[in-house]
Formats: sequence, C-alpha cells, structure tokens
Amino acid sequence: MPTAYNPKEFEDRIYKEWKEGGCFAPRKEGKNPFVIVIPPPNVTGILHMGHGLNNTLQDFLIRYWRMKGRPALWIPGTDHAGIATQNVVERRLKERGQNRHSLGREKFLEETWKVKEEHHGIISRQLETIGASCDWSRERFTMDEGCSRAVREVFVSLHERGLLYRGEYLVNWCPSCGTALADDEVDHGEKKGGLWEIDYPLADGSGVLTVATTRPETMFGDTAVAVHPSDARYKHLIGKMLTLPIAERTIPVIADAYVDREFGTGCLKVTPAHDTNDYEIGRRHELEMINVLNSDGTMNSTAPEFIQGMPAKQARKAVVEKLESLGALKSYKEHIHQVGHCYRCSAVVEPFLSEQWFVRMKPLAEKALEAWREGKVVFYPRKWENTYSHWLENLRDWCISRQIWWGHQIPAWTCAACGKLHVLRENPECCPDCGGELTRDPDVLDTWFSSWLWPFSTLGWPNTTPDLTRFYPTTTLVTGYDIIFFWVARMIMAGLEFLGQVPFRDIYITGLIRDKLGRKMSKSLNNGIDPIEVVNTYGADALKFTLVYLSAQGEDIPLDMETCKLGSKFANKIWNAARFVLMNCEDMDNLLPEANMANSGLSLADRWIRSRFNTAVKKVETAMNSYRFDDMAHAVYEYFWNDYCDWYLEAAKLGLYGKDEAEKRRSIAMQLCMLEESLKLVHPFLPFVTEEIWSRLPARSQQLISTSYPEANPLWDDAAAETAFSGLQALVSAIRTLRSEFTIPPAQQIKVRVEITDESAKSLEDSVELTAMLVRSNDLGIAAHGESHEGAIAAVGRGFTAHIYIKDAIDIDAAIARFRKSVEKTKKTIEAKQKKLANQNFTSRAPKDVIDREKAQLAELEDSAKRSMDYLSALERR
RNA sequence: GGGUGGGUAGCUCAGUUGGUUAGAGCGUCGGUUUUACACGCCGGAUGUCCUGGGUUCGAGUCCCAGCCCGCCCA
Repeated sequence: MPTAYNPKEFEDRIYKEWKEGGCFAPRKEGKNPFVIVIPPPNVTGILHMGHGLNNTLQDFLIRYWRMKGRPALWIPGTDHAGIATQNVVERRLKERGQNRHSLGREKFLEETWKVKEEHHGIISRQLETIGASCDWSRERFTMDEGCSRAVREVFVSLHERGLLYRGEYLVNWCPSCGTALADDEVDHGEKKGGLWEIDYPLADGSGVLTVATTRPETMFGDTAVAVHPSDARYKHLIGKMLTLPIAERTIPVIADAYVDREFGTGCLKVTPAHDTNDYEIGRRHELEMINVLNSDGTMNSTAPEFIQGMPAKQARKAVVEKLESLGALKSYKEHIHQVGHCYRCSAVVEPFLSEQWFVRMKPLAEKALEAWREGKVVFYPRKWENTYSHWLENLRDWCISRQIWWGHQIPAWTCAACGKLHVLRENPECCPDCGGELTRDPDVLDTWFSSWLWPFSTLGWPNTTPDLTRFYPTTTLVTGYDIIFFWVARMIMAGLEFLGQVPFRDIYITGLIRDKLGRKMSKSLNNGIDPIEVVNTYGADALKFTLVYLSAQGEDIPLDMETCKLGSKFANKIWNAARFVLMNCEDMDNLLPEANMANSGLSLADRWIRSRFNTAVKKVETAMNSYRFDDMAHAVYEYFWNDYCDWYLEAAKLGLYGKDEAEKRRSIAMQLCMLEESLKLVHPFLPFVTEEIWSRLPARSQQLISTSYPEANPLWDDAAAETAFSGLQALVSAIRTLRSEFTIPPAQQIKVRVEITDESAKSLEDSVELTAMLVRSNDLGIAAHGESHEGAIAAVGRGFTAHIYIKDAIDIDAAIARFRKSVEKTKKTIEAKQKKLANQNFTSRAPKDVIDREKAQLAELEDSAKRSMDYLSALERR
C-alpha cells in the first residue's frame, strides 16, 4: 500500500468501476425505495459550490440508504434554462455578426441544440468528478421527448380545467431579453435615481397641481393624477381636469387611498400601463391605459416626436429639459428607490402591458397549503415553512409565456378564418372547427413550467410507467432556499394537481456557501471557489466530507480552499490507519475477521472500541432522522480519529508487539474486523478512499458500495468496558500531562505507582501493562497500601493518585505552584456546589437525579482536593 | 413597512425538551521524527455565552426591551 494518501490515483478509476458495475441503479427487489430527483442544473452552466454542496448531500443520503438496503434511486438531469441559454447563443451569434432574426427560428434552434449538446457533457462530467452516484441510465433533460410530452399534457389539461388563461396585463418586461418575466424572476435592488416635481396646470386656468415622479418620461401615458381622498390640501380639486404639459391632453384629478400624503407633494401621476400600483389604481377607476414604450424599452409613437425611438433613460433627460424650458419643472432632487432587475441579465425591468398566458394559482396554492398543514411535506429546517406558506397565501397568477424561442412552444393556435383559439395535445393540420388556416402562438413557456413537473416527468408521466408506479412520490428533495418559490412550491402544486400526491415528503433546504468574509460567492466579486479545483487539490472525498461536516442545519457555510483540508486530513488519517492494520496483516494467512467477533478472549480495548462503534452507529442513525448532517459527520470523525486511531489502535500495539503469537493473531483479526466495520460506517461520507482501502483488504470479493451499513449490535454494548477504559484514559492523561508540564523527554522511561483511592477505580489494576505502554513507563505498578512515595510527584485523579518518580528531574517550586493553581480551581467548584446543595430551595425542588449527581460530584471533588492538599503540604515541607 | 435568521474562544461555528467544571475544527504556544500518519503524536492557554431587565432552586438555553449584523418579501 502506498505510504501517501493520493486520491488522484484511484478516484476516477473507482467511479468508473461503480458506474460500469451498475452500482448506481436501484436494486430490483425491495420495498420502501429512497428516491431523489436532482435539482436539474442549467445545461449550459458549470458546477459551482452550491451544486457541490447540494449534490454532496444528496449523494450522502443515497449512499447511506443504498447500504441500508432500500432500493435507492437518484435521477440526474439538466434544465434547458430558456432565457439563459438563449442569451448564450445570441451572444455567440453576435460575435459572428448575426442575430436570431437573421438566422430564423428553425436554424436558431438547431444552433441552440448544438450548444446544449456541447455543454451537457461538461456538467455531467463534473458531477462524476465529485462522485455523484446517480443513475445515469435514467438521466433526463427538461426538453427531451418525455418531459416535453408532460409539459404539453399539463398545459392542455390546465386549459381544460379552466386554470389557464390568456389576456392583456401588466407584466414584468425585460427589454434586454425581450421577454416577460414572472414576478419572482425580478430582483429588487436599490438604485440612485431622481425625484422630479412637475407642475400640471388646471385646465380652467385656476392654478397648478405639482406632482412628484421618478419617471417623467412616462408622463405621456398618464391618464389621471391621484390625491388622497382626505387630503385637505387637494380635496377641493377632486374631479377637476388638468392639462398634461407638452402633450396638451387633459386628465382628471381622482381620489385614491393608495396615495401616500407624506411622499413628494402628495400628488401622484397615474400611469396605468407602466407601473403596477398605477395599474391597480387604473383598474379601480376604469382609466385608459396608454402604453408609451416599445418592447425594446424605447419610446413608441404614442410619445411626442422629439423622444420617439429613444431609450427610456435618454428620453427622461430630454423630457426634463423640455419641461424646464417650459417652466413646468419645479424641482429636482436625488432619490434612492427600489428598482426591479432581470434575474438573468440584470437589466432594469419595465412594467409593460402585453398579452400573455397565465396560470390561475389560487386553486393550486390552496391544495399545496393544505398538504403542508396536514404534514404531508416537512421542511428541514422547519423555519422555511413560513416562507413557503407566506408565499402561497399571497401569490398572484403566474405569467408563463416568454417571448423567446428556446423552450417549449405554446401549443395554442389561432384560426385565420374563424378566429377561434385552439389549445391542443397534437399539432393540428388545420382548424378543427372550420378547416381554416392556423397560426401557432410564437411564444414559449417559462422554464419553470417544465421544472415543476420534474419529479414525475422524469419517471415517465403522463404514461403510467413501472418507474412512476414504483418510485413516485419521491422521498427527499435537497435544494437551496433561493428556489423555494420558483420550484419547490410549484412542484408540490403540480404533484397534487396531476398525481394527487405530494412529489416528496422531506424537503432539506441547504445553507448558502459563502466566502470567509461571509459574502455570497459570485462571478462579479470573483470570490468563488471551484469545486473541481478542490477535487484536483484535495480529492473528491475531502470536498464531500468537509461540506457534510460543516452542514449545520439551516446555516450558511463559510468556505475557502484551506477549509477543505479538514476533509483531506481525515481521509489521510483513514488511509494511514488502514495502512497500519494491513501491514500487520501481511504475514497472516487466512485472516477471517468474522470468526473473531465472538465474545470470548477480548481485551478491554476490544470491548471498549466495539461499544464506542455502536455509539457512533446510533448517533448517525438518530441524526439521520432529522437530517443533522453535521452531527453525523462529527460522530464518525470523533469515533474514527479519537477512539479508533488514538486509543484503540494504540492500545492494540500491546498485543501486537508482545510475545504471545496467538494473542497477536487475535488482536490483528480484531483490528481488521473493526477496520472493516469502520470503513462501512464512513463510506457514505468518504466513498472513494474507503472503497480503495476495502479493495486491499484480504479476501474481499464484494465492493464496499454494495455492502450493508452497520447496525448497532446489542452484544457490543458494554457499559462496564466504557467505564473501565475511560478510567484508564483519565489515568494516562494525568500522567502524560504531568510529564509534559515538567518536560520529561518522551523517550525517557519513568517509574509510576498508582494508588487506588476509591473502589470505582479498581479496574485500573487490570490494565497495568497497557497503562505502562501508553505513558512510556518501564516500571509501573499498583501501590501497596500505606506505601510512601519519596521522590515522586503526584497526579491526582478520580479514584486514584499516580505517583511519578521524577522529583529529581524537576523544579519543586514550579511543581508547588502548579498544584496550588489546580487546588484553587477545584476549591472554587467545590464552594459553588456546596452552596447549591445547602440551598433548601434546590434540594426540595430539583429532581432527585440532579441532586444525586451534584452530591456525587462534590464528594469526588472533595476527595481529590483533600488528596491534593495533603500532597501539597508534604511537598512544601520537603 | 411586513416577515425571518443570527450575535458563544483569535477565526468559523456546534450546543435538541432549562440541570457538566460551556465544546469542536482551524489558529496559537510548548514538547516530539516512538517500527500507520509531521495532513502526525502528546500536552497547554484562551470565554462579561451582545446589553439590560424578568421567570426559575437553577438561564448560553425560556420571556420582555434595546443595540448590532444578515436574508427574504412588499
């Protein structure tokens, strides 16, 4: 076995072996499958740390349950990411001096499919690099044939159920992408802008009304000015007419309680076609809606000639100048306000009046809320349920049409002859009613309209496939909180609506990966770390273990390259522990660890490590029930490093280097047995290194990935061994501390006499040899009663005093000082406990076990304090 | 404005129904190349558990108020 742990030497090879060996497919037999569908990454994207995290957690879950014997299925796949992908292709075309219109729809789509194919390989390979054990034979794409059929079926059937409609509404419009966006695809951010006050003269010449606006250029779409109904300043003007400057059109003064009297002048110009709030006011007052913008964000022909064709921002400047020259501009000041930005391209989003398709959300949302209230879906951590329910209680209809080409084209046709609209499952030749010529709606559907079907479209729906029957509903969803609205809630709606069942029960919401300064990782800050780079530097196991170890529920994870050393160090530790055990096995023939798992002939350390192993298994089991990933990782880390390596393997050296050949063989077999069990325990956390070691174990035919996960074995629980061994640990530590504090060279052998001062420490008598080895003593024994310890320094512990014969070698004054300090500390604790126990309120009200514990602790402390003080005074007398 | 999370060691964070002498990793300091591992081993030091009240025999943990930081939604 190579001396150094080098993940590069085996990770790729092992992944290939697993994949080609069919290890990732769910076993054919068995009930209660464990199923995850991957949150499909953007097919043109690359893997970032967020993917690294959620796929690591999914992989961990899948590997764990697979070993636990459940048929485990993890379905991979990618998302066509409509706007994002189209942007990528259009950027490429631009470099070649082309655009999508010059190419035409068909050619453009051909081009896009090519880009999709190219990129697809990248992200899949990256998932393999980080060791994702998903079933590639079931890989899906949101625009593949099956998913497309699901989309079509859902669209048509929503239409049939009256849950779909088309109409002209104010939507979020991204002028740069040239398409409508859903409400939740708009990011709001603060932006510096201006606040202009403009005089609108009363039509009867009796004065002016000053309005305040952040968008003067939209004034040509004004169809009213609103004031608060009880605003004394303006009450008398309600119902009067105003003349819109420049445009010279008249508009009414209306009263609406939406107006904030404190803001600006208290007069709000109402532009229903360009502001969501104004839109609502317009609807209440049946105002005309005048659109002054083109779809590319420039001023249209409704606007005065001098600004026609200008982008809004430029037009704003021109309008302000014009108003100023007319003397209508009263004031200007800087103003910070909230502006919507496109979540894909960051362009400023315009509220824009256009014809779009919408899904009626209320009925769907009610079902999704009810399912949650009935506990059919559970979020981990629970706090996200507020986000979920709050959104569902307040959501508006979902705008699903997008004015782009890459995506599922809307299956709706209009007849040129009879004008009828047809929404159809199969593409028609001509109008089913009159045989007239049909024109298909050119728009495509929102990408999320295919994503929300993902948990069942990937299983074959709308067909009733064996996979659908066996694996729906899925078990657990692992995703980030940023898409609870976009995706999670909508999947629940779709699952309930079309299959009558929630798509998954458990929803684990991961934290966000941040940099060490707590900032989100982003391209613009260039503070991201690449998961693939982590794999290249430290290995996939290091990445995986580090992420699981740091995944405290509901918390973000600060991460940098350095942090990932944590996992790498652990992998290295496992590697070397295994190397040690396997080196010991080298000269042994026919070592069959199972045969040595009987309960006879075990050493204290053997009994102890088995009990500790059980503890670790139980901790993992318990933590798994509530998705406490960090607890699980901590449990195996502590077990393997602190218990198995630091104590068990060290203790095992006693038998190993002894003269008794049978005992030596027995010890090695036991080490091997515990190594095997430990590898199984650790495998879901560090799959590669454990599999590699496993392959080097004697007489192993099966791969580790296909073995059974350890269960706590009741025969291995051993409270007596745990007590005895922790006594030994205390003794060893006490002696080591003293050695270290008085800088006795490690190589120097010391003489030790252990005085047993309490029955509870009697078991120390049985481990004299082991203790001697662990503290480097060539002369360690149990002190006879009443024996004097001239020339020794004492280490006082629970039930024992260890006398270490190093007095000649040390500074007595330093020893005295050290003892005083520790006695003082003990005394303080004793006082606190005495006070507590003297308090009648405490003794009469606290539960008995608490009082008993306090009493026992006090007795122990008093005992050790007394011994320390006796010893101290002896030391001072010299 | 509404909602929501957090403030514990130098740093990043655990701390599950109130009951230990408050923990881990990293860092730091001292020792150490002992036949698995210097990515190691052994040992040490370090805390106003944000502040102020309250409940309680007992508060890092529960309640109230405040300060600071963050996120989501409008």
